Amino acid sequence: MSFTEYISSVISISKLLEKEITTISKKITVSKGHNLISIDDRCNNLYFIEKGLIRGYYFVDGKEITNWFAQESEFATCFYAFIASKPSFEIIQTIEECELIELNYSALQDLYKRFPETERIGRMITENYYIKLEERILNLQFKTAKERYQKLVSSRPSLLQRASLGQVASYLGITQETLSRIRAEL
Amino acid sequence: MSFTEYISSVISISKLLEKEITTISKKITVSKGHNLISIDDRCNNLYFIEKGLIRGYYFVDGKEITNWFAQESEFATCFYAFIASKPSFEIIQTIEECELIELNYSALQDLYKRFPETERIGRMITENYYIKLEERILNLQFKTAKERYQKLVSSRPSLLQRASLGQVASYLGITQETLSRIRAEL
DNA sequence: CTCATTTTTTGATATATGTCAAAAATCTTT
DNA sequence: AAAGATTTTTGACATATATCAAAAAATGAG
Repeated sequence: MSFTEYISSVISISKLLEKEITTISKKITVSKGHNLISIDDRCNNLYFIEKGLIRGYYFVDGKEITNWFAQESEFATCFYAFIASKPSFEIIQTIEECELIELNYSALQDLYKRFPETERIGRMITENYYIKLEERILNLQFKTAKERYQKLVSSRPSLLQRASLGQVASYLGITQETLSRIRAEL
Repeated sequence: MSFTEYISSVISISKLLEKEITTISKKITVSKGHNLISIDDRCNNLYFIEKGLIRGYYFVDGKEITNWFAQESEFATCFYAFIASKPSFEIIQTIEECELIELNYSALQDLYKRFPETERIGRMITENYYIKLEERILNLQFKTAKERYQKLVSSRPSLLQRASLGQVASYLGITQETLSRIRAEL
C-alpha cells in the first residue's frame, strides 16, 4: 500500500492536502542491511514502509536483541526517541531492500497545524505503537515460548521466511536453539 | 503533590486556566479496595492521584495479574481504553484509601481546544505511559527475577510495604513463592 | 561449481523458576 | 485478647528453557 493510500484509508483527503503530503514525503529506496538510525542518533524521521522489512534492535550483554519488526503499511522509527526528542536507544536496520516514505518530525508538526484533521493520523500511530507494546507484554509474561511462536506465526506468517532465526528468537525472548527446537516439533 | 501543583510544574498556568482546571476537576476520596473501573467498562475518566496507591489488573487462567501500579503524582486509567475509546480490559482498584482528581475525557478534549498549551500535558501523559511500557518489556525480557525485584525496590521502595506480595509478584511476572524466596536471601 | 562463511539444528547437561502442599506469620473482627 | 481469615514462608519436586559444543544445512563470493 502506498503512503497516500494508507492516509486515505484513515481520513478523507482533499486535493490540497494530498499535494501537501506529497511535498513533505520523501520517497527513498534503501538497500538490505542498512542502518536508518543508529544508537544515540537524533531521531527526526518517521518511515512509512511501502515495501520491505525493518527491525529495531539493541544490545544486551553484547547480544543483539530485536525489539520490533515492521513491514509493509507500517511505520518504523525509534518511537520513544521520536516523541520524546531524545537520542535513539536502538538501531533501526533494513532486513530487506526497502521502499520508504521518509517523514520529517517538524514537517509533520507543521502539517498537523495546517491540516488539523491529520492529527488523527498522529494519534493513530501513537495508539498503534502503544497497543502493540501492551500485547507484547501480555505475551512475554504469560505465554510459553511455543505459544509466543505460534502467535507470531499466525499474525505475521511471512516473518519467519524474511527474518533470520536469531532475530526472531530474540524478539520472542528465547534463544535461537529453543526456537529451532520448537519449530522442529511442530 | 496537588493536581494544580503538578500542572504548574509542566506548564505555566494563567489565573483563567487555573480556574478552568478547577471547574473540570472533581476531587474524590475513595476507600481501599474499591474498583474505579471494571472489565468492559467504558473508560471515560482519568484519575490523578494526590494520595494513595492504585493498581490495574486482569485475569489470566483465573489468576490476578497486576499490570501496573500508580502512586502519588501519577495518573491512573485503562490507558488503552481511554485513548482508543474501547472497553477496559483491566480492573482498576485502589490498594489504599485514595484522594483523586477525576478528569472526564470530553472535558479534557474541550480543555485542549480552548487552552492549546494544555495539549502538552496530554502528550506528556501519553509519553509517560509509553516509556513505562518500554522499560517493562526490557525488564521482563532480559532480567532475572531477582534483578527485576531489585530494580523495583530501588525505583519504588515503598511499594513492597504498600502492596501485597502476590500483587507485586504478578507484576514482576513471577510467582509469589519465588518472590518470597528472593526477598529472603537478600 | 566450489570453498568459505553464516545460519540452523541436534545433543548433553545445568539452572531458574514453577507447582503443590503445609507451616508460620500477620492482619482483622469481634 | 482470641479466633478466624489472609498473607507469607518453607520444603520437595517438576519442568521449561538456557548454555555450551559440535554437526549439518544453507547461503554467498569468486
